[in-house]
Amino acid sequence: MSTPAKLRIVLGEDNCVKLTFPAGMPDSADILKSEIQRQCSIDGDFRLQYMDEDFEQFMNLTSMSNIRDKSTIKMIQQRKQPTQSASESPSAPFCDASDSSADTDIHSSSSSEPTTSTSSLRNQGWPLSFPIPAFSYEVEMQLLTANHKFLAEGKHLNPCPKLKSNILDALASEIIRYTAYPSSAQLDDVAQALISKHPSLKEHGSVSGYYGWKISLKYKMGNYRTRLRSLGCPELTINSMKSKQHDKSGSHNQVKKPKRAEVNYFPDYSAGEDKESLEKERVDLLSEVKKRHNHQMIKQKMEKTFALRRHEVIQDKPLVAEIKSRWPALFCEHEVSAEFTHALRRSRLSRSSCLSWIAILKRCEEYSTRKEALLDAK
DNA sequence: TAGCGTTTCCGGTTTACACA
DNA sequence: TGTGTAAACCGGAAACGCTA
Repeated sequence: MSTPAKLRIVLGEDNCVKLTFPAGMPDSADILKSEIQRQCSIDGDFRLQYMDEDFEQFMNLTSMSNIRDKSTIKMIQQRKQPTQSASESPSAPFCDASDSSADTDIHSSSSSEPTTSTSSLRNQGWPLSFPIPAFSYEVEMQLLTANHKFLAEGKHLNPCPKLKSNILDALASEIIRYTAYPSSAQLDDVAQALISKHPSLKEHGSVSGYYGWKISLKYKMGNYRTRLRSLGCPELTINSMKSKQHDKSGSHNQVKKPKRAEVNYFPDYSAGEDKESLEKERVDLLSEVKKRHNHQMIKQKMEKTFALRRHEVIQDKPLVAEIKSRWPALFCEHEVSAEFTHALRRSRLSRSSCLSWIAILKRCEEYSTRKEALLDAK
């Protein structure tokens, strides 16, 4: 009788399960796949990757000899293919079914078509496995040759500046779909995915094999942000020094990326949302706010529409009265507390300090209301 | 909670290269 | 040879993380 086997299945970020196979490890990758599909109730097509012990990276699973009991398997859901298949695309002549650009991790947002809104071009969560895009025909051709050479002779490719520039450009365009400010770990992901897909690009003399790519990507994203800023990308323009010159308060170095609860915080719309859908939520909120004991629903909708409010406040600079009429829920006690707590936490104050400040604000509001009433009476 | 070292971001500058 | 473009680099300030 076979020994029972266990596998750790990574379904997405912060989402993994343990699967047990009482009759032992499945005989083939296909059987394993259908078993995962059955036990995890997965819809749609997906492929599997295993953690390779030599490279300490996830590799495509083609044979059961790659895994053993207690191995970690990652599930990559296949994205719907566009109308024009990768193989038909003139710019991607060497794409095959395993092309990661056609994949998305299960936790990534849906494959909704991009709209003309700038925010909706960048509405996806960071993928667990970064999809390296298909490069131009000539770049793919050079990489294909170099990869063959690398596999046959172990010879690394030393990309010429033009080739490197093309690669960085394509990667920057892909990164910007997820974030304009990739973290160090995210740049690691991209560089790692790059040398994983194109092993000939692995660097000599660096421990990870991609450190130089990571640094180049960092520079590239900085320059790319400058370029997008000059093209009028709202988030980047808001954060730039030029838009802050009006206050004439300081040197040109007094710039930073604003965080939540700070004046110029300018978040993107969340995945799958755009201005129209959030405006609809706002209208719903107007009726929800009239209902009694409805804090939970209001809180949920206010959180959902946060980005829309920030866009309105920063871009349109409305009067307080306008904000009050469009967002009455913002002025109810629970929401004031929530927003104010965010603001005070940015100042690194303790919870008790936050609560004290909220109490003071409430007193101020009461005083203000009484004063208005007195003035009305007069 | 303060202090200190590190990281990140910005605009500007330098450098290298392609092209007319 | 001049010009344009992109990569790489710089200095300064804010943010962040760690530690005592």
